[in-house]
Amino acid sequence: MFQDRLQSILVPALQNAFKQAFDHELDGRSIGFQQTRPEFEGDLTINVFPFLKVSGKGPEQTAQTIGEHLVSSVDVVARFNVVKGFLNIVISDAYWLGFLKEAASEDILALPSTGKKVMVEYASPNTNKPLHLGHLRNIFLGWSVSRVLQAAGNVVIKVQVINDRGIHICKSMLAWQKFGNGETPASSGLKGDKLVGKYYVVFDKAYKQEIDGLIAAGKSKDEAEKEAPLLLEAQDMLRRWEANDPEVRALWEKMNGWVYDGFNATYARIGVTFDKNYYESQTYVLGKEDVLKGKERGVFYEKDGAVWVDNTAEGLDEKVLLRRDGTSVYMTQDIGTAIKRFEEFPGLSKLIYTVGNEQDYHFKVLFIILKKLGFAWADELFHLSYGMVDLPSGKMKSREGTVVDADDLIQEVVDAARAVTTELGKLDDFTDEEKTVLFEMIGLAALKYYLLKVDPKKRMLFDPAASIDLQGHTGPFIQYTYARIRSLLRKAEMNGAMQTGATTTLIPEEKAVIKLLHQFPGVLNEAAAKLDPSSVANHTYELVKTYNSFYQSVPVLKEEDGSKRAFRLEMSASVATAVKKAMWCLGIDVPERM
RNA sequence: GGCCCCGUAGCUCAGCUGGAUAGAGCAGCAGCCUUCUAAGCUGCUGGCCGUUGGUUCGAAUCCAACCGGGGUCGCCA
Repeated sequence: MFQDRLQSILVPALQNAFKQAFDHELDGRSIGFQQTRPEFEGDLTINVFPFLKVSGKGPEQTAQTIGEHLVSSVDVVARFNVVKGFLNIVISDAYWLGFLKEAASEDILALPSTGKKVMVEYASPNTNKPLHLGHLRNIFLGWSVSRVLQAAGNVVIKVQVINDRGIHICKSMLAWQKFGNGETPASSGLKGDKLVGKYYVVFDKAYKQEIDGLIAAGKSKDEAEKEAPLLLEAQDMLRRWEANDPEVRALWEKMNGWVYDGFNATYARIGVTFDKNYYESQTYVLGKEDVLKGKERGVFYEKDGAVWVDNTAEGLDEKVLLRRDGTSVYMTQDIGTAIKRFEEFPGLSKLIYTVGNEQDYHFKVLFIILKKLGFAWADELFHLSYGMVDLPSGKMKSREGTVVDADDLIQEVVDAARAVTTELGKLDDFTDEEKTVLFEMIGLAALKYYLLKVDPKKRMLFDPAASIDLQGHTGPFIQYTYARIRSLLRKAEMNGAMQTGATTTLIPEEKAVIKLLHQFPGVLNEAAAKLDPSSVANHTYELVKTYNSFYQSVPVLKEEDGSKRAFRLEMSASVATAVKKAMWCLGIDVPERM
C-alpha cells in the first residue's frame, strides 16, 4: 500500500468511527483505500460496500456517517463527498504542504534500515561467447533489484558466477590452437570476448565439416557427431584440464583472461560492478560431499550406482545428483555453492538468483533439496525468474546467428542518442568530452529503461526501433524532465528567486505532483518486496509526466507572487531529487542539461 | 503427454492483495514555441480485457475447463 503515511492517521480514526457509530471493532487491514478517480473531488476513496453488514444502513448513509466522523476527528481530512457507495476524502492542503517540507529536507526514497544482508547473483556468463541482449536484461534487472533493495534499507552483496570451465571453452581453445596463428586481442584489435567467441564459431564450422565428411563416408549422423576428431580432441583437452595439464591450463588462463577483459569493458560501459565473483572452475567440485552425507542420512538414495533425490511427493520427479561414476552434475555444484555462500557470509538473510525462466524447474528442485538437507535458510532462497527477450523476427538463436550482441546494441543506442541530440542542437557550449558523456548517458538510459519498464517475469519483445526512441515512455524523456528542472533551479539561484514563503493553498496541478511524490516510498517498498523494478520505472514516468503537465501550464520562475514561486521551486526540486534517486535505482544516470 | 508461465487498443506495455465510465506510449489525425529546454503540452480516433462457465452485491483482477503462444521434463550445462 502506498498511502502508509496517511493510513497510519486514518485507520485509527476509522476504527474509532466504527466503534462509535456502529459499535464495531474494525480490522484495520480490511479497509481498502484507493485513489479517487479524477472525475470526482477527493484524494483518497474508501469503498463502503464491505461495511454495509456492520453498519446496517445503506451505502450512502454509511459513507456519510463515516465521513462526518472523519472530518470532525482528524484534521488532515478537510471534507468529503459521497457518490454511491464511495466515500471520497479530501485531504487538507496543510497535510500535503507538510509532506512536501519533509520531502525537501530528506530523501523520501531512502527507507529505514531493515538490518538485513541480501546476496544478489545477477550475471552468470559463459566464457566462450560475448554478452548478448538476453544477458543485458538479466544484468540490468539484477543490478536494479540490488539498488532497489539497497534503497529499501538492505545491505546488498552483488555477485557474478562465471562459467569458465567445461567443454565449451575447450572448443574455443582448441580452435584457436589449431587455426588461430597466435592471434591475440592486441594483434587483431578484437575485444577479448569477441576473439574467443570467434574461435568457438570456428570450431563449430570445422566440426560440422568433419561430420559431413564422416556422413559422406557412410557413418550415421549420430556416429559422426560423436566420433568427429575435433570433438574427441576437445574432450581430451577437457580431461587434460581436469588433470591439471600445465599447457592446457596456461592456454585456458590466457584465453579466459581475454574474455574477462572484454566482459569488464562492457560492464564498465554499462556501469555495473560486482562485490564477488564465483568461478565454476572452483565451485564445480563443491556439493559432492553434501550429497554423500545426505545419502547417509537417508535424504537421498542410490539406484543403479547413482545417487538420486525423490521429489515425487512435491509433485516433481526424481533427479540424479551424482552419476554412476561418482561425478557431479550441475545441480550438485549448485547445492555446494549455495551452502558455501551462507558459510562465507554469516548472517546472510536472503539469496537471490537472477536467472531466466527456462530454469524455473532447476531452481524449484534446488530449493527443495536444500530444504530437505535441513538448512533453515532454504526458505530464503529466491529465483528471480525473468522472461526471455524476443526479436520481431522471433526467438534469438545463437545457431542461426540472430543473437543481438550487447556491445553492438549499446553502440547503436548511443549513436542514436548522438544523432538526435546533435539534431536538436542545444549543446553549442558543450566540450566534445561532455558531449560524449551525455550521449552515453542518454543512449544507455533508453536501453536500460526499455528493458526495465516491463514486468520482469514476462517475456518481452525487443523492438530495435522502439528501444532507441527518446520520446514518450522512455528513459530519455525522464532525463529531459530532470534536466529542465535543474535548469530552472540554476536560474532561480542566480536570480535569488529561491527565498522561502508561506504558501497555504495548492492548485490542482501542484497537488497532482505532490500526491505522486507521496506515493513513491510505498512504490519503492513494494518494488523491494516483489523484487520488481518495473513499478519504480512506471511510477517515475507517471511522476514526470504529471510534472511536465504542471510545468507546461503553470509558471514557476515567472510567477510574480514570491511565496508561490518559492513553493513551486521547492516542489520542483523535490521532484528532481526523487527522479534522480528512482533512476539510480534503475541504474540510470541523469544529466544536468540535455 | 505431465508440470510451469503468458493471452488487455493496429503495435509495445500498465492495471491483477476483486470495486465507480479499463489506462499509457508508439502509430494516425488536429492544435500549442515574441514566455522557465517543443526530447514537451492539449485534444480526437482506437477495447465482447483469448473463449465458456463458476464464486460474489460487484470480476480484466479469484476458481475451473477449453483455445492459442512459450518454457521445461538427460547419469548435458
